[in-house]
Amino acid sequence: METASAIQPGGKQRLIEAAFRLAARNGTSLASLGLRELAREAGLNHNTFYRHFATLEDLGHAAAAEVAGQLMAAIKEIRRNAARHADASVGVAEYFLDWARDNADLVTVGVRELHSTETPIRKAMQRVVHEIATESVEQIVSMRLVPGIEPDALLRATTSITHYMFYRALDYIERPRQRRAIRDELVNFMRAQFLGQLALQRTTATSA
Amino acid sequence: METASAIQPGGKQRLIEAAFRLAARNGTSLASLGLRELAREAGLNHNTFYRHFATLEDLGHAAAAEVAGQLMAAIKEIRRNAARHADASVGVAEYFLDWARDNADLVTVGVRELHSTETPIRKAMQRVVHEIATESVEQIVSMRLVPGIEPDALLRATTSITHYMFYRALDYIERPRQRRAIRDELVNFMRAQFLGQLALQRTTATSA
DNA sequence: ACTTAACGTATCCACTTGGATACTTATCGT
DNA sequence: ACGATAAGTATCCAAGTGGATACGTTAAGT
Repeated sequence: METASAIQPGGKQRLIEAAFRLAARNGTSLASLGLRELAREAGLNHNTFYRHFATLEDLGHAAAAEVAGQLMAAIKEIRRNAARHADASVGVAEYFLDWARDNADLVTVGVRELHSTETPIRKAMQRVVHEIATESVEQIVSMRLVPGIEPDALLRATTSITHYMFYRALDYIERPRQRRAIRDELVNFMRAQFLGQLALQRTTATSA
Repeated sequence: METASAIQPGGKQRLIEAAFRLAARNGTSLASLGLRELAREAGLNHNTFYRHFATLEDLGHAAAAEVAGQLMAAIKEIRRNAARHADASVGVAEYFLDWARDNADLVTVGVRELHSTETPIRKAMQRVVHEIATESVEQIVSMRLVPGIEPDALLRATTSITHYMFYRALDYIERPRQRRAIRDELVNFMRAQFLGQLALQRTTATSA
């Protein structure tokens, strides 16, 4: 089984990957993919689908697990790399956007489903966003990257930033010529969020 | 013809509205709607579609015009109302979110398509976001709502805010119980953006 | 070598689809 | 009243769909 995966992914993985490719390319959700369309894209007979999944929603759950798994692993890696960067915001922005570019289908589908109906991928993405935001709070606090900011203000900032990162990742994937500008704008946004929440905190403190 | 519209919308309008309903409900894009599905939802024979549109993309263009027209009209109204508000940010947030709630299908589809492939609605939404952002700059400058901020920093803020407003509108539509919290969070985001860009501007000024 | 399980393919079928074409209805203009 | 036009319905057809069922292939275990 491990040997087979090294040579050619199994039917199940091929179907999952085909689903991402189709959904990304067509701007549709996984739930509206056709069985035969999917099988054609995976290079399989359409009945093979039922060897691995009972329903399209089943496939959605597998895809959601894929999204969450890959994203969380990437974020860990990005955090490690960015911690060695002179400016953490710039480091995170660069590594994240480059990773998104290299995993375009998965990111594209994940971000699109973030605004969809209650699909498995949407739920997975919501959890991912929340987890990234809260772990970012812990990292920023432990490294004293934004001195003086309170945890709830910080969480508001990291949540907005996480969401915005995914949104900008779509543009980064689509517009090769504007990548530098998109990255710079993302860094600007991140800084504005921290400074803005800090300023709001001070305003609230002086009026209380 | 005018009499007919007053009593029951014509076939064309019924098809457009049906398209929004289906896309919003199913989390799909207009481009992937089925002809008969659409006709059923509109209460018409499926061939009636061809009386009004040559292709589904044609319908997409009509829908895009609808989105842009209604959104821009609503924004004008919201600006008038909010200008009479003690705090403009709170006023804009309230009026906008309530309008979104009352036009849920159109907003839902519009925001979803903002992250889609190059569909007519996506293009229309991108123009709407840009227009709202630039007009907000003009209004804020003329009313001196954020004294001292430079126009390019202000545009960055209004662009982020406009996008975030649409994103939060989806949650506002979906989660009646959390509406108060969502509105407050949106207001917080708006203020943080202005203050953050102002702070960044000062930082850049002192380091130059 | 034989058996079993997992995976993949082929065939069939009832149903649905998009689009062509013919027909019907309602409205408007002369 | 009549004719033209716009809008809507009905019928037909070829192609495609999802799912049931049978068959084929491969790998692993005894």
